[in-house]
Amino acid sequence: MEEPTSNHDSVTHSSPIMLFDGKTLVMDEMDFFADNNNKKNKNVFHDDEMLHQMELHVDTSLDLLTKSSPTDRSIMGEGSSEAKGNKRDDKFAAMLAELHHMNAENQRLRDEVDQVNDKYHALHDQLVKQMEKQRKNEGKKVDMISRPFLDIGVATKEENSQQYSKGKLQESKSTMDMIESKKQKICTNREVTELEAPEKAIPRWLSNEVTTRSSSFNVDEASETMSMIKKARVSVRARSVSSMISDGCQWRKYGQKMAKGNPCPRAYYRCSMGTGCPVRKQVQRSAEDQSVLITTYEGQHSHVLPPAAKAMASTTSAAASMLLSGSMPSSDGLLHPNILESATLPFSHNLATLSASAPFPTITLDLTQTPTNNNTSSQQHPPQDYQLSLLSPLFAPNFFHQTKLSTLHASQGTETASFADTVNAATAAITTDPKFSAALMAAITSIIGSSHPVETQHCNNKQE
DNA sequence: CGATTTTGACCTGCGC
DNA sequence: GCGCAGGTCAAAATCG
Repeated sequence: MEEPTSNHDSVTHSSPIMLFDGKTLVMDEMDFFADNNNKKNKNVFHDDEMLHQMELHVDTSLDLLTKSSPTDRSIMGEGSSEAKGNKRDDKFAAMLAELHHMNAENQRLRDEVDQVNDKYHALHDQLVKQMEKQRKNEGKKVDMISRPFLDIGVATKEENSQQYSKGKLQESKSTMDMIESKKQKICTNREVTELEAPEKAIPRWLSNEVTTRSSSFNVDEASETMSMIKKARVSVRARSVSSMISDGCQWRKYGQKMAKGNPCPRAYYRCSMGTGCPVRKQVQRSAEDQSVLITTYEGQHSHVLPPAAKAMASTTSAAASMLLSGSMPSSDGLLHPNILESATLPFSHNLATLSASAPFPTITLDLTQTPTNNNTSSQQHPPQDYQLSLLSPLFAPNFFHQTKLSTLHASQGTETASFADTVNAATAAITTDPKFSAALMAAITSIIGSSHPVETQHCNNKQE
């Protein structure tokens, strides 16, 4: 998100001819310091204050569309009436004021985005740490089964209070409290649901052996989870004419394949920024719309990332972590009907989808649609993929497992549809968190901005 | 000349 | 077991 530098500069330098108190002023060095100009303007530009004063009186409007009118010629020529000059001055002063206001607003928004990003990263770090901590501490407890699938807030409420009282994450606390309250709601009804279908807790991609394990969580499972995090994928759909979106990382192509059902080849890249970095990505154009570039990231970087890459990396990493955080063997992975209370909440569709048919959990961030267009998502994705409109990736593995189970247990046939509804409802509960959405959107925006054809020259990607 | 891309061969998992 | 498709490897080609 590179900001344009000084608007004054860009405006001023792009206007070779300007009006100064109604007089023509050619903006080059000769005119700038010429004696007659000084006489006309009765100003001596010796310091910044004077320069600023001059700026306030220079009409930088190009007025490109009405240049040839006789009236304007007269203005550009011998000078205009005092009324017209004052009018222009007022107009320009108003525009300048608006410009300053917009700059201030822009700066404020940038600060807010930075703050949200910082909080998001801090929250994510805490989440990972707390997950590890709690799993080690409670590894032997059978009651780990009582952990709800919505395990974003792994820390207890007391822990949250302690952490957030430090003042760094006060805004996040409300979010966590919201999640916590949802957790408790789910917990109260969880037992019944689990009795109905205990095996639903285990997503397919956590391997079938997991289903035979006890609900307790041990170190082996933690390591397995970490390996799954590495395998979790985050896919980004974005419109781009370039062959790759710019994510700030350096990639080395190691393969290309023609995928079935898609005339466009799929390219395979490895991160070449760090030696032995396990991160890989696949780039392929959509078969339905070849202007859409689908980039799938896998793994976590093992090296320091440049600032330009942090947004993407943190987003994909967080998505992958969250993907797994809701699918631990110890978590029941169940979606209780209570969460349907949130089913009508907005902003639950289109921003992200999740392909449950993939061998590994894959969350898709769809940047090709507007957030309000709720119906196109399902149209764009093959229905057989069971792609759900999700921002949170937590639920799809469970959904897939459910769909699989539904084929195994015919008596549960009606559950699939209701489960899909439940998934969407749960998604709505998560996606209405404006802070996570803001952080996600900040990262996504940076990606979109950098993927613009004009800016691809700044891209570090060395593909093609 | 080192880094990167290309591309055919090979490996692996999955469904039949 | 066989075939298919996805993913990876590695030697050759290309690039800067």
